[in-house]
Order: sequence, then structure tokens, then C-alpha cells
Amino acid sequence: MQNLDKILKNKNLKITEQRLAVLQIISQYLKPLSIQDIFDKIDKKNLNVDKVTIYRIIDKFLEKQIVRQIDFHDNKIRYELNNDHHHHLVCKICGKIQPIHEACLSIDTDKILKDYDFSVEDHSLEFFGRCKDCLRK
Amino acid sequence: MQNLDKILKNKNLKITEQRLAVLQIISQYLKPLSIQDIFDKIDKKNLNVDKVTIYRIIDKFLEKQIVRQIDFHDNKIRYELNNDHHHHLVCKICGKIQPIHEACLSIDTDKILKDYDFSVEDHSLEFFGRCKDCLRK
DNA sequence: TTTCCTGCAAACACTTTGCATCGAA
DNA sequence: TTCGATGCAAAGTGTTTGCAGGAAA
Repeated sequence: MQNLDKILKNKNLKITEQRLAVLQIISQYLKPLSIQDIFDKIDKKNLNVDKVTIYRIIDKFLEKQIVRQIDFHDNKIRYELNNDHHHHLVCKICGKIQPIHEACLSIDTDKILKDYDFSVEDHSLEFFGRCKDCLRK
Repeated sequence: MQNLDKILKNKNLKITEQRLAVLQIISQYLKPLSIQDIFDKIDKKNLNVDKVTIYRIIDKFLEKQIVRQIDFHDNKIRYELNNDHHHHLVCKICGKIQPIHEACLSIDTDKILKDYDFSVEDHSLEFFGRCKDCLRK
């Protein structure tokens, strides 16, 4: 619990019950969560946090880069803790999501800077296809 | 114009004015467009296509893989023609979008198949950072 | 005490659904 | 003629805003 306090403190954010609740949920689950997911999970714990507040907390967290935003092409925006950089495998059939941590690609940001005068600070990469269970379907 | 007819025909879709209008807009602009963007641009040409119809057309186009979906982390979903595979540079400051066509990364899908039992059919990769004009801001 | 955060209500924006009509094949 | 596409209306869902009260520093 102490850790979560620190994360907020480091970013000069006031420590509130609501922010801790959201942080706890997000750091507890390995999969990116939508606003609704976060709301439901907080509700299940009988903690009351208004959904509007969750929107605002996530906005702040994005701004302070505590979380990052992920898109799985299903019209839902999801958020996950912005600690280790990784990508996802998204099954087009069953929707299952797997994180992949290996650096299975090399991105030449220097070349992009040289060729396009564009300084890359971040990138998003997601893979879509078929998972083990859906390979034969 | 003939080309657009063919695209629809090849996918066994009925050729209608509305679908041609959407296709034309999407193929005419180099940047991914949101539903609203498409609606506005069609409106400007004094062609009347209901927004609901655009949603349904885009759904069909996604299903038939005529267009693909792109996310620039600004809570708007955009669509672009699914012809040549490319990625985008998105400026975090001014929002400018540049396509990049070079294969500046190599993705080892065989390794993903071997390590994760996951068959990659598609991927999305977008870069976020600062464009030429915003580098000094 | 000050500043920022939260909850509630309401507005706003986005997307989907049902149904009757229309038009492509 | 048939089946699928469209337009309109309405419902459903997601997100933002304003404001007053409340809590952290």
C-alpha cells in the first residue's frame, strides 16, 4: 500500500482514497481495464467512487504518465499501469489478451528522427490474430 | 471512379451511392478519418448520407477489410483505406499526423507463434512524439 | 487557509437498434 | 421480385462540464 502512496507523491498529486482505489485496481490486474471495468471492480469492493471521478483520475494519471492508454479495436479504451514497456496479443476470435514482454522488434528511432524530423517519445504496438485455442476455428 | 466500383464488387457488396461516397472520401484523404470527419466531408459536397448509414457502411468495410481502424489516443477512432501497410507519426503537441511507409522495424511473427502459440494476422503500430515544428516547444 | 478533489446533476457526444421504405441485382 | 441498404426516430451508452461542498497539505 505504501508503494501506491509514493507513486502519487512523486507526481505531486494529493493522496486521496479514490485515487488509491483506482491505482490499486490498475496495479492489481495484469490486463488493461476500461473505465467501466475499473468502476465495476471498485464497486465490488464496496468502495464508492463516482464514475465521473474515475474519468478525472484517469485523465490526471494519463497526464502524469502513471497509466497509458491501449486500444484493442473493440471500441473500448483501456488503461494499464505505465511501468514496464510491453505489448499485447489480441485474439480476434475470443478476445483474449496476452501481454508479451520480449523485445521482439527493434525500432530505429534515430532513423525516424533523421528521415522525418520527428522525435519519438513513445509508441504503441498491438498484435491481432488467433490464440492457441482459436487456431483451428 | 470505376476503381471504387470494383472494390465493392470484389467484396460482394452492393454498389450504392452512399458506399461510393464514403469510399471516395476515404481514398481521397491521406489521413485516417473519424466517422464525424467523413460525415462532414460528405456534407460539404452536398451529398446527403445519414450518419447512421456511415456507421453501418464502415462496419461492413471493416468486416470486409476494405478499411482498417486506427487509434491516436485522443478518444477518437479513425479509419483509413486498407491498401498499403503503413504506420503513423502522431505529434503530441499539435496533433499533426504523418504516415511512414518504410519498414523501419522487423517483426518476428514466427517467434511469436513459437513462443506464444499465437498466429499474428495483423498489427498496429503508432509513434507518439514531437514533430519538426514542435521540437523546440 | 488555500488549493485541489469529489459527488451529483445535467448536458453533450457517440453509437446502436427497430422499423418502414427504397433500390440494386 | 427479393434481399439487403438506407433514413428517420428513438434508445442506449460513453464522456464532459458546472457547481457546491469537502478534504488534503
